[in-house]
Amino acid sequence: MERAYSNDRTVILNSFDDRDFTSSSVDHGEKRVLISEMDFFAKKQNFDTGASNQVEIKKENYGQGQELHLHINTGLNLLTTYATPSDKSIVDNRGSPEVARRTSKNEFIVLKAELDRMNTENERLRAILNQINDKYYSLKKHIMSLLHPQQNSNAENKSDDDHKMINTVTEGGNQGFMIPDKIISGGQRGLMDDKDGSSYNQDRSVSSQQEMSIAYGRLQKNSTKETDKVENPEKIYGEWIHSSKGFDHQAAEATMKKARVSVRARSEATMISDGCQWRKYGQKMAKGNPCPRAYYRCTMGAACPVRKQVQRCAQDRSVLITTYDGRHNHPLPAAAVSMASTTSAAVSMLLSGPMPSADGLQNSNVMPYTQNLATISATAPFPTVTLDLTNNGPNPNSIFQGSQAAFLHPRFLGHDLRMVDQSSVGGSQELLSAATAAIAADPNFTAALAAAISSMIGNGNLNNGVEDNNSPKR
DNA sequence: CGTGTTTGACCCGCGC
DNA sequence: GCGCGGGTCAAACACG
Repeated sequence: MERAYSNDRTVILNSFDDRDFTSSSVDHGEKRVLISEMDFFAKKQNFDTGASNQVEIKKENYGQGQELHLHINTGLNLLTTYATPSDKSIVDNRGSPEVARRTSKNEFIVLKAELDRMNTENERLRAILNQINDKYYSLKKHIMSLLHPQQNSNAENKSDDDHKMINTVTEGGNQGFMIPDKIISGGQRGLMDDKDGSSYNQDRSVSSQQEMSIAYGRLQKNSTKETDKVENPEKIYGEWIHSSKGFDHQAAEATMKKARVSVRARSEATMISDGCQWRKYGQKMAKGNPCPRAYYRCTMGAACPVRKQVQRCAQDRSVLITTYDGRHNHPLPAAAVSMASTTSAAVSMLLSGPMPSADGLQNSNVMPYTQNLATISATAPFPTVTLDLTNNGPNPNSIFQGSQAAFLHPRFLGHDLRMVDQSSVGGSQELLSAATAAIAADPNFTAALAAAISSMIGNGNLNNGVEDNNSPKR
């Protein structure tokens, strides 16, 4: 029920009601008009003949150079100020039931136009997703051709499975992070564990080529896991790892195990909540930054080795940098799980998109949506996935930025993303958009995302509850 | 009294 | 070997 006040008269419009006519109440003594429904489209009514009877609804089509113009003759003198009781206006035609009916139809037209607009936007997002998917596919093939030319044919077959990755991205398990197995290595299978106890500290010299191989290893391993259906995926992974040329297996496995996730997000709070419980165990002044660095450890599980560092950016103190390290050895709280589950698509984009460069792994134009969102650095002591969610990324004019307004549509912000997540193909586009929107809109969400990525990168025992052997040295 | 924070001391790796 | 910087420990402290 929508109530519109106009000077000394009250008009009550009953929206979304398609009945022909119900009732009208007119109190002439108080000059109060109560009309349940109005039909602005009654053909017999001939209201004021001014040009203001026409309402133009102009619909932008998100940069595609298309506009939808809807010319709706409301029969209303909408542009005329209703100042005196003697003025002609719609309420003066209170004797007509056609007025109320036209109101409903008018709103129906508007809603239909909105629906059309949403459908168009949906198509646009679908096209973008397909484009991303194709580019991912091409990128993976390119990597395979560079690193594994002798198995191109097999790899190509396997990559077909990965090509379906985005469309099946939401078909993960229902426990822990719902991360696409085909993208994220390890999972509950423990593939990333260095069984011989080797640690990253034994060899930190990981070249970009090795990083590239690592990235390829993730892709290849996951493809292998999915397609071969073997009982011992670790063996498959090992076979592939050891078949690579010039590959530092020890360093690669250790690197994957020790990778970190860093999140840059604007927040005035001392720490962004991510669903986990943290206990502060130290604080230090880091070199080159006047702001102290706080150290936290996860207290949700007994002897959980996960640490995180929180520090404000020296250049922009409104930016909070949170770095996650380690893997949880316990089930994650529902809050973190539910949030992280919605980030599957975004995570897949982040971790499947980067290409190596001279000074690290930087997103290329292959993944335009993540250009200013994620950076993977191999120059740091630990390879670190950095999510820059401050809108100050390296490419402020990226498509992601341009689409951000669209993604921040209320229907996404208020969406139950878990419901979207449970639909596989049909919900992928919306999931993608919704996850992106949530990431862009909510710093807390980003922390959950970071936790998810952190767990995925370093976690070989994500869901099996087995305590890892990567406990602190002391 | 239990839990979390603070803070100086200590450990360790790395570069010179 | 020494100094530096990052990371962690643990006793003291604060708080509900």
